[in-house]
Amino acid sequence: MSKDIKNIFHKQGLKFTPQRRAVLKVLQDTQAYLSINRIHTKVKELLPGTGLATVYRSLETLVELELAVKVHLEDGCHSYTLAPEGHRHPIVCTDCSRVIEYTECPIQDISKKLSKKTGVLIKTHFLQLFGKCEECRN
Amino acid sequence: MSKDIKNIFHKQGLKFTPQRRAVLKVLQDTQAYLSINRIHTKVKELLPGTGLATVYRSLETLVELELAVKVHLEDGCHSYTLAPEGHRHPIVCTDCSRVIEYTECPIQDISKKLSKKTGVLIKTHFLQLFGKCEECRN
DNA sequence: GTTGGTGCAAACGCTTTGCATCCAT
DNA sequence: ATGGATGCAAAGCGTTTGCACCAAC
Repeated sequence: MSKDIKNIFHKQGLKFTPQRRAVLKVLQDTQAYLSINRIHTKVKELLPGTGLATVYRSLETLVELELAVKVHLEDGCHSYTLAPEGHRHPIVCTDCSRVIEYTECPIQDISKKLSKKTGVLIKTHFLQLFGKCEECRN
Repeated sequence: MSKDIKNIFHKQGLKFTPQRRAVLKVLQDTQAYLSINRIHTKVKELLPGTGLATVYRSLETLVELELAVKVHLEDGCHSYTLAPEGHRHPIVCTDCSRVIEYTECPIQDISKKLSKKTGVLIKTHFLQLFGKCEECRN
């Protein structure tokens, strides 16, 4: 499993460094979108001394390798999370930032209809849902 | 019509200045999402000497008055467009940045079902569609 | 006349880059 | 051993802010 990921790096001529490993582990251990600074803080717990620039560069690499995705949250901050498998949409809890991935895509069903109606050939879409998760609802 | 908009400003104790008028006119005259810089360029054509900071401040005001909306395009740039009437979703042409507003919301139909399935009480959502419009398709 | 708005420049915060050093391969 | 990766500090860029002046009301 970790071997597989190692290979993904090596196939691209990239090194599987402790820093990149730490960034990936932080994303894997969290069910939420994390800002760069929160990622940096958590990475430093695993690997003290890691620089902020390295976190930026590691995240960029992870996105290129399609191991992570970058998104814009409502407030405009850039955040990252593990790349979902297949086509999914995130449901973000507005209180705790937890993310629940939603796999049934309602857009695919309607995109042909939409193309006919609007004249635009729909190619991609960006859908995020926001709400309160069970724990935060009380 | 321009009177109505003037009143929206005055009700909030805000002035309807030439600069704000110009920013609004630029948005009204364009069927696309515009970056701050493009807005600034176009505003200066109407009103030379207008500062960039004023464009920022005007756009912020227009968003507060719900006359404009701010969005993130795919590349992460902040862009603005006239506020749509009611609940709509934009379909952005990836070639020419033209925007077609789509009024039927497919999310509302499924949000109750979604809440039951995921345990998250869906409150808002963000949906943007991307594709090629008729003119850019050839 | 009063009060909010503008223009300019400086400040700010997030992100990227240059470079010497380091280390995974 | 060697080329990619890191850490640091400086630079870059979009955005915000402070302040004196100006203009809408």
